[in-house]
Amino acid sequence: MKPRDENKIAQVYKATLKLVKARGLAGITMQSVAKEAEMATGTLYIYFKNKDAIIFNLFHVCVQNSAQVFFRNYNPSAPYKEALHLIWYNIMRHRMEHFDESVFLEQCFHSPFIDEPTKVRVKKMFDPLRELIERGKQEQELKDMDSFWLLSFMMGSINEVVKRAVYFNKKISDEMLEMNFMMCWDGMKA
Amino acid sequence: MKPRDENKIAQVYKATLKLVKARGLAGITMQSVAKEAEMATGTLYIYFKNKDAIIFNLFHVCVQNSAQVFFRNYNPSAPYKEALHLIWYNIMRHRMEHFDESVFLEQCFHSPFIDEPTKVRVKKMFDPLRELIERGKQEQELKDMDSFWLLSFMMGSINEVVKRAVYFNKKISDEMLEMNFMMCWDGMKA
DNA sequence: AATATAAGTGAATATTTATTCACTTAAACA
DNA sequence: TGTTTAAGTGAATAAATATTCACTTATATT
Repeated sequence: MKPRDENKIAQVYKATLKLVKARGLAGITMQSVAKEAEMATGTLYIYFKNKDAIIFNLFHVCVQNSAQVFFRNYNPSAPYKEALHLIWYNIMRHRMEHFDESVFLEQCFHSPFIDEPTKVRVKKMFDPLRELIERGKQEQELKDMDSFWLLSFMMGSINEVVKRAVYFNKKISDEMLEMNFMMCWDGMKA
Repeated sequence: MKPRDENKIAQVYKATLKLVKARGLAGITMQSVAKEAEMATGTLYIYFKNKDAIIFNLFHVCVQNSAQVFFRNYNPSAPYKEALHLIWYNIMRHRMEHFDESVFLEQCFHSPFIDEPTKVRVKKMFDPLRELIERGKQEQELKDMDSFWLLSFMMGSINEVVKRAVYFNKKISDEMLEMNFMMCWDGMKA
């Protein structure tokens, strides 16, 4: 018997991300995914139950990926600013290098494909960052306000900077990356 | 002859915004828009050429609205921090009060409905804010870095804060609003 | 009040898109 | 090398959705 070409799943994901980035969730069809992934439409149904399954599975892969990357090399006993800088940097780099995944996730959150309980479960995966912010408040490194706003502020500045950098094809130098962290830090610090 | 019920256009827009906020651009159908707007599907075609036209026209209405609100009461000769605060506040409030419009615009930017030249033209409408940031750098009120990043930072922090506030149904008090501006300002100031 | 004209309707039709399936191809194993 | 089995194909079919149109309704004009 012929074995499964497990690489096909990756091809489908890659194609889907590319298409969603270019035309949004509203713009993808099974035909276009199959074509982009260089296989027949029927083949999609060997590896995935249906269209929803492609999106649902890819969604979880992307969530998993980012949650993993965010906390890479994270040392909780490092000095506060350093610890926050590492996570900030991890998030920033991940968003830059996998911009298509960010776009896809954002679109999923406003789509009929991902249900409410799933969204809530996903938010929980990023709790460690929430805890780090709590610690910052306790150590009086950060402004004394609900962590909720501090976290939103931090994520917002990262997301938008990446989004605009990609759309306008702006190169961001290491120096400029540091300046961006400084804006974020100055905004959050006590 | 029977005159046009010009209110119908507003009903259609309202219905579309509501549906896109709830289920994303990928989730709307002419049937669902008609039902939500309480009219027959055929009626949609009296007021709009087709589905694309609904989205395209609504897109321009939303862009127009926000560009107008952003600079309401703006006095260019006011002290710098005050001027920036006003615009920051206008944007924040507009996003809060018309969150559905923000979601719709964001989705349009990643969809096959809005073409590239249109996107570029829209960005231009927000040039006055870009100019205010330039002024801030000249007056050495703001950090000395490409305005591009300062603007992205400012918009990002607003967008994400609003997004999360709405999703998590967080009430934001006037005091907390000021704290949020302070984060933004501390991040941007020299 | 009668007429004309365009709005409004929603079932019928056209179009697009998802999914299936009869068939072909390729690898594993005897 | 032949047989078996599942992958792979893409045209055919089903399902969902956009659009039209023959008809009804409302109102402005005479």
